[in-house]
Amino acid sequence: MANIQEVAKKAGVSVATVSRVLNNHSSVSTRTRLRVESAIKELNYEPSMLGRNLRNSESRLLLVLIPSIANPFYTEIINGIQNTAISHQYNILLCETDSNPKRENIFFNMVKNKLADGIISMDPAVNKQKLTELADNHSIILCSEYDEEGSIPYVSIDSELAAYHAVKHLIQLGNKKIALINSDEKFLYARQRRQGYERALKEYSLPIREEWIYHTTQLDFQDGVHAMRMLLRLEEKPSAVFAVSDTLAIGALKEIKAIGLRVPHDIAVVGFDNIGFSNMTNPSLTTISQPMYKMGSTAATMLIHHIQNRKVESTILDHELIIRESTMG
Amino acid sequence: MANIQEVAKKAGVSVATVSRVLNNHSSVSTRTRLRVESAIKELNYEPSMLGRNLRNSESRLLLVLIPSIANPFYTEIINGIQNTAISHQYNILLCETDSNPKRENIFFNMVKNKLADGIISMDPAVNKQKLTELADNHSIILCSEYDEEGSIPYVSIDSELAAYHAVKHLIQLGNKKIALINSDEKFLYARQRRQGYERALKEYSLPIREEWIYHTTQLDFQDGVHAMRMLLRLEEKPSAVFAVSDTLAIGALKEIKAIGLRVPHDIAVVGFDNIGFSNMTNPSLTTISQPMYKMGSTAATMLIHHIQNRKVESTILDHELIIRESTMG
DNA sequence: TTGAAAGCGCTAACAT
DNA sequence: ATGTTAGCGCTTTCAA
Repeated sequence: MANIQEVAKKAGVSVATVSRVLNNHSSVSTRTRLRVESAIKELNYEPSMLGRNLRNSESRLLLVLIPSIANPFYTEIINGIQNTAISHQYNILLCETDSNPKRENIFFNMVKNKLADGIISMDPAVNKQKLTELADNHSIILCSEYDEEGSIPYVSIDSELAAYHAVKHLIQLGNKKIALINSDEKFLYARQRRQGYERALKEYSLPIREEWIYHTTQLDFQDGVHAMRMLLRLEEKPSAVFAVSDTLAIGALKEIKAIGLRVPHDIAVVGFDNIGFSNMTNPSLTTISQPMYKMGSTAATMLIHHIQNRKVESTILDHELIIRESTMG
Repeated sequence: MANIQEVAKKAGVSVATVSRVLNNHSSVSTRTRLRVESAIKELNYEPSMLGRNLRNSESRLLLVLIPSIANPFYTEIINGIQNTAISHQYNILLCETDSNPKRENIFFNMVKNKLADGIISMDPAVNKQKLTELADNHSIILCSEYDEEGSIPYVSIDSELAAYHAVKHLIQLGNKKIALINSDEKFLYARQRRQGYERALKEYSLPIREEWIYHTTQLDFQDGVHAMRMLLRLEEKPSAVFAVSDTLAIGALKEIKAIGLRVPHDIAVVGFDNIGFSNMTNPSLTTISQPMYKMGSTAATMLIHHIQNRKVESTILDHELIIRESTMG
């Protein structure tokens, strides 16, 4: 790869002039500009981002941290981030952390080292302390999962209210024995969704029974299958299930079928996220729809504003209950 | 962020010595090393990748190009890439191209500019010419989709044979009217899978009917739904369907159910990829399993070898037919 | 064992 | 309108 020196030499100008042409400075004469441009073409020259970044302390690269690309929930969010970033001449790089602190650290370093200009974190298991430290001097936005007391700006939904709506829907259909398939309550969203679940039950004077609350370690289909299997082994079986993720709900659906029960006739199921697949299951899945695209584009806008030292405010977006066959057969 | 100068000053040594400590040179005395190390700790110093890369022409970053993260097919491949990369002290960055040449170009530039050390491309729509040019001076590996005549090393499966196996399975179950839901035949894998489909039909003297071959533009569930709808409107309906992607097959399943037919009783369905979902559908999906993890880890190993100027050879891995309820109810 | 200094590719302040 | 040059943070050669 040719460098700026060679271009300058070939065009018979200084490197400064080449740089000016590269950056569209108005002070270059047309004649010179043309000469430089043709030299660039001839040498097939492309400026080095490395040199440029080192000089400018800017990379126009944004990092997006996700725990795992296996969860389709992130797909549409990333779409929103990507389109917004591109419209502002930024590019995004997806970083799968597997919720592994070591791996996270590498991406944090990329920002510290000016290899990227900012981070949108969607990893609920992210090391909050390290992230907060980093946020002191760098641009960080949390998306979906956030920290209530923390100082880092976020965009999310009202998980408590959404869960309340989901469970209320089940109650209004006549269900009195409603189970919860939750994930680990070390995550804020899990705690909030449980609160919403409990609020709805209390409001209708239904008992909260610990045995009807199952915690999974992950969000894979298999975790849903297993959770449902456990719930169905109880002496007093629930007549409805609210799962905090569509992937879990789909696993639950599978297991209910597997032992010969019918959805929603025997057991009604509500999920959370409205992933694409939730409409492909049989029966199709009632679920809470998060405004994923909007969440992504909002997060990206916030991050870019933050990089530009503009003020950003945390945002809570609206959710929606999507009623399908798994509750209204 | 402190830089190497400040560390040198604080430790009372030269920047060269700090650099030596950073890079574990043996020529530093223990006394000095300790002094430098404590200065590093005190200042919370971390070396700048930018400066280092500029000097070393190495980033230890690998780019993975995928058309869209929405297709779960890539999930397990990426897992394989990631684990292998990490075990060699490389990190990967996922780049979603949306099969958009402009976006691709940005990632190509990252490699040209030494911001990344190599690329694994899984985008079937990638600009082959540009990629081949880039491969002249840089490390590129193709994964899954490849170029038969091209010079770029690849890892893939034998799509023609896999499709042949899938269709043969349907024939052996007694099906005589077998439809194909294919994607755009500008992609090599689509052409190969069609060839396998035709070979199986010919072998059993079954007619190849153009109206039973449907081409989709994308690989979303909805494309499968639509394809199936079209096939079911034919006067002479197929009794079995082979879809070249599980996402398409799952959409087809949905549509077959929607008009009240049963799988596999009325119509049998075979997919391709063995994505996680394929075991969660009702009925579960018979499909061709690609060794996705292995494919990913092989691609990563090949890329790293290429970066190290070792010889790499293209590889074809084995597939497997996974028989489930959608053909053996 | 350590230090001084050049240089990776670029931009911008200053000079002309 | 254009050129000269310092310097971004680091590694490595050469010298001591």
